[in-house]
Amino acid sequence: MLRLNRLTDYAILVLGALAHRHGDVMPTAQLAALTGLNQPTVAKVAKRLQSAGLLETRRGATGGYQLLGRPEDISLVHIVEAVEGPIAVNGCVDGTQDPCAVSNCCFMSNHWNKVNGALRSALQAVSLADLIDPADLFAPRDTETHSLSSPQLASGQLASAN
Amino acid sequence: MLRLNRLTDYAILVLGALAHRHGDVMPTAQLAALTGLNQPTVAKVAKRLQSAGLLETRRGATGGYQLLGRPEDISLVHIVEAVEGPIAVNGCVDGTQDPCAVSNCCFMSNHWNKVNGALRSALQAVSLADLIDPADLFAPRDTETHSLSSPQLASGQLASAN
DNA sequence: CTAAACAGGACCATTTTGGTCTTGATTATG
DNA sequence: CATAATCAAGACCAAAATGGTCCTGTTTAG
Repeated sequence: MLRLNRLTDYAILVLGALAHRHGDVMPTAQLAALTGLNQPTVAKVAKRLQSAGLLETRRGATGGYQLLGRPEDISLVHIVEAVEGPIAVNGCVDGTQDPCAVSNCCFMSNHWNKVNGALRSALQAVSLADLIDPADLFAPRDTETHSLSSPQLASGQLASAN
Repeated sequence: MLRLNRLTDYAILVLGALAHRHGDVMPTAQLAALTGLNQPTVAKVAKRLQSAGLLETRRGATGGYQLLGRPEDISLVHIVEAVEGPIAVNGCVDGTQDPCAVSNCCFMSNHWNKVNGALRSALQAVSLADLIDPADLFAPRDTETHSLSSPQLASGQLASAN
């Protein structure tokens, strides 16, 4: 149904947690606690974000992940492609793996490229900073009067998560 | 990976075959022959297109399907939504089934609606006529009589079809 | 009446996705 | 140096989605 993966939602939560305390190195256990995800799931997502260059990693004791770049500079395209791979609505789009059998001469491919490009720019127009705008989301729990009391439910499809 | 269903590709083929001889009532068997798809698959796709109002149906002997409306007026959004249901990149988008657990107060939902809307307009901008008419693709060239000579290879992911 | 055709599902195999686990390498700290 | 904490890499399995087929009706032209 043209849906994003659930892992992409998780990635946004993880990035949001890291962005909230920018510069901090956080281990996956801490990220799991902040996001409400399980630690192995956080690890899986963080690894993909790291190999895409969105996170920096430090191994060993006191290691963890750290946000690389400012939230305003990280667009949804980066996140989606980091987690899900190249964006391609079908095999007719240039540069996809498992391409259309006749992609080199497929007479629809320029239209699919157009559709795909429009989708990419739509994702490009939204930054991580936009998404996590209510910055007090990951604030300490003691001030519970406002804000969402369950940050792990902040993103898309977490109703049935874990 | 944010992909369209393969059935959507099939739908484009079926619609293309019907558009090619506009006004004709074609049974699924004939459509199957024209598109290279199997007859049950054509039937499945055609039924969805019919309930979405893109096709007209006539039952009984000499029955079949008929294109409803001009190819220029049928946009990709219609086709995709007919086959795959409402477009929703995730559960935070308004009007999706299986909605985000906190969709009514999800602070990201307006951003997701924006992304979703951009995607929809990208699909809206492409019509069936665009997709099945190679003329504009090879616009500078002389006007050959373009028929869908190999329609079963015209769309995206048919390399491994059937 | 009969044959051709759609209607509306049910059904199952395959693929994709989500989530967990295991083993090994790295590093701060005492 | 020993230890514990941490990431790296990938295997693995369960659940869900998808693709494709089939079955039992109903409709209709001839």
